[in-house]
Amino acid sequence: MDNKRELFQVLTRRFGLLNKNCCSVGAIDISSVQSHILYEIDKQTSPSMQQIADTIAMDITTFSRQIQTLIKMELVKKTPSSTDKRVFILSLTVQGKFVATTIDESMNAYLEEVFSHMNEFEKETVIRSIKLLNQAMSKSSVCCTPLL
Amino acid sequence: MDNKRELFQVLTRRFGLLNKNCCSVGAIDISSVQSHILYEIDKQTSPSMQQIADTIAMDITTFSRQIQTLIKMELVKKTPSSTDKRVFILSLTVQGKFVATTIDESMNAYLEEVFSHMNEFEKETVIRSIKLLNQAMSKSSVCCTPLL
DNA sequence: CCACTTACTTGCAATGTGCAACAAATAACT
DNA sequence: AGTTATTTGTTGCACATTGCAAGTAAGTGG
Repeated sequence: MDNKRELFQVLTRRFGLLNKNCCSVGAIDISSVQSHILYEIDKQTSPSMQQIADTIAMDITTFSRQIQTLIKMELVKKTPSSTDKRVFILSLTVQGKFVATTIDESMNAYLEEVFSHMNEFEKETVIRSIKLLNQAMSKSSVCCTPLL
Repeated sequence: MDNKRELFQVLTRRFGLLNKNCCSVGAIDISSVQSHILYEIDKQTSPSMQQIADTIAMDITTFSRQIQTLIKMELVKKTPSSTDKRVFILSLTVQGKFVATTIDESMNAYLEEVFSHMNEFEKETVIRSIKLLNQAMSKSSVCCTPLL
C-alpha cells in the first residue's frame, strides 16, 4: 500500500550519488559509466566490444569512444580476435585491474558500512530482498529490454 | 557473505534503464533529471531553487539552466519570493502537474508489474527492506552527504 | 559473385555538467 | 548607519556524454 515510487525515487537518487563519488583511485579519475565498463570487462571472459556494450545497455558508438578513452588512460587493452577479424577482445591492463579491484573494495566497504546500521536478521532480509527484486525485474516485460 | 557489490551493480543498472525509458508523456519528452526535478517541486511546498537543487544534490548552475528549459517547456513556473528578493519560488504549471502525475502513474504501474512476480509475503518483505536500506543509507557517513 | 548482416569507427549536433566570476539582496558586526 | 560577509541565483567558458547517420571492413548466405 505504500507509495513505491517514493521509495524507489529516493533509492535511485542515493545510488546515483554513490556511483558518482566512488570512482577516483589515487590520481586516476573515472566516471561511473567507465566504472561499469571496467567492472564488466573484469567479470566476463574475453568479451568483445558488442558483448560489453549490450550488457551495459549502452549505444555502441558511445561505447566505442569510451573504450578509446580508457585505452588512452591505459586501463583497457583491445586485442583483435583471431577467429573473426571484425571483433576486438577487451581486457584490463594491470593498472586497469588494480583500479577495478580498488573500486570494488571501496564499494564493498561502503556497503558494509551501510549494512552495519542493521542487525544480522535485517541484513539477510535486505540482501534476499534485493535478489528477489533483481529476479522480478529480469522477469518484467515492461522495462529493461536490453537484457541483464 | 554474498557479493553485495554484484547485487547492487545490477540493481543500479536496471534502475538507470527504468529511469531512461519512463519519461515521455505524449509529445513531451523529458530527461530523467528533469523528471526528478518535477517530482520534487510537486512534493515540496513552495520550494526555492536552492532547496530543490540541494535535495537532488545537483549543482546550482546546472539546475538553474534546467529550470530555464523546463520554463520554456511550460512545465514549471518561477515566482519571486515576497519576503526575500533573491529567492524564486518554484511551482508546476497545470501541464507540468499533468506530466508529473502521468510519470508517477506509469512508474507505479511499472513497479506493480515488477512486484506482480512475487507473492504477498515477498512483496511486503521487499518493501520493508527498501525502507530499511534507505534508512541505513541516510545514517551512513560515507556517502550521500548532500542530505535527503 | 552479389546481397545482406555484423562489428566497429567517425562526423556532426545537442545536451549536460562544473568551475570561476558575476550582480543583487540579505545578514552580521562594529 | 556603514562596512563586510554570506546567500541566491545567473552567465561564460570548456569539456564530457550521448545518439543518429553514414561509412569501412569482414563475415554469411544465397
